[in-house]
Amino acid sequence: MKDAFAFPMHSASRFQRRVLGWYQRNKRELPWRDNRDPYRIWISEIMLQQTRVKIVLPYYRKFLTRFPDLRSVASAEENEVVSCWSGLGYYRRARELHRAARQISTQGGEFPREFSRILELPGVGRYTAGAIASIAFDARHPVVDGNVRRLFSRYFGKLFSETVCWQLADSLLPKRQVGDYNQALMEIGARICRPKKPLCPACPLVQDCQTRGRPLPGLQRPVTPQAQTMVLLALNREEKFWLELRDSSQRILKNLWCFPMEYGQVGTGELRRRLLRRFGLRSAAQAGSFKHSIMQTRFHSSVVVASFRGKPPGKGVWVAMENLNQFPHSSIVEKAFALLTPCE
DNA sequence: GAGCCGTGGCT
DNA sequence: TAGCCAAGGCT
Repeated sequence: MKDAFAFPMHSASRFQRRVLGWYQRNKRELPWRDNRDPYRIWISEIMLQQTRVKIVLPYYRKFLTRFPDLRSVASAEENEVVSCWSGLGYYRRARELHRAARQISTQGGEFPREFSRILELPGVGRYTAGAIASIAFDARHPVVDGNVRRLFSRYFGKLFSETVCWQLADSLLPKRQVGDYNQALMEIGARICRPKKPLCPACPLVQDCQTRGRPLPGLQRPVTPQAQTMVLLALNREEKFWLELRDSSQRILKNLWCFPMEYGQVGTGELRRRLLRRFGLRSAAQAGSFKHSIMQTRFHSSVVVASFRGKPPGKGVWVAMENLNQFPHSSIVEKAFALLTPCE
């Protein structure tokens, strides 16, 4: 069975030539492709985990302006790093990035060059280590991400296990230009061999592709969306609003600042009553509502506002809109704040 | 190994 | 419009 993935040399090199040729003609200009600074490539790879290039770009620029090098991240507080990440999602990435920066700085401050040492960094798995090693240091390591897995599956007309994908990627790896080749494979996957309606006529690999646009059963992952209700309470005191730090026992948005919040599979009225009880309030005004999805849950969120005097129970701070960026928060908070500010 | 963690552009 | 799904890693 193993032999099924040992390619004749000529077809492997043809595959590589086509991939690299396409890349040469079509590669996008991206800020992390300006040079081979491992720090810049590392940041890009962490941000790009489960996140599209288009979304990452503004965050990447902002992050590099605020934290231009490894040392600036290591010397910053975790909160500053996570604040800069607010809105990007998967906030653990930011915390682990900060931990990794400190880890590197205690080990001399030089970004590790060895694959195995890169792999030891928090938040860096096999994919990310391979990406950094190959792109920044031209080390001969493959990458397998969602794009590569989909491209391989279609190209060979078969759904491969994770393990086989890595073997495949390894056996197809060129001797040189490994970083370009890895990026090329992913970019072809993202832009040509995309999940739906692949652009086969534009694909450099279509000639030997086993499916050529024909659907491959089982390629899509099953999802079971679920709807829930959410209510956010905006306590108001002198142009400021009360934000709580969600503790680490929370399921979602842990260690982030948020309006007092209740959610579940119950009605808005019940959630609102719970919130009012918590703060000893008799009533609150409806400020508006919005939709927000976290993972496979669609939240129908409404915001209620009430003025408050004195100190609310629990741990929190009064925050003015213009200081929100000092507190790591989800985009839920942004959406809620937008409802509280009269538009002009 | 499966479940879990955010978000919003795209179709 | 609304669902789909992304340059994964950790537990």
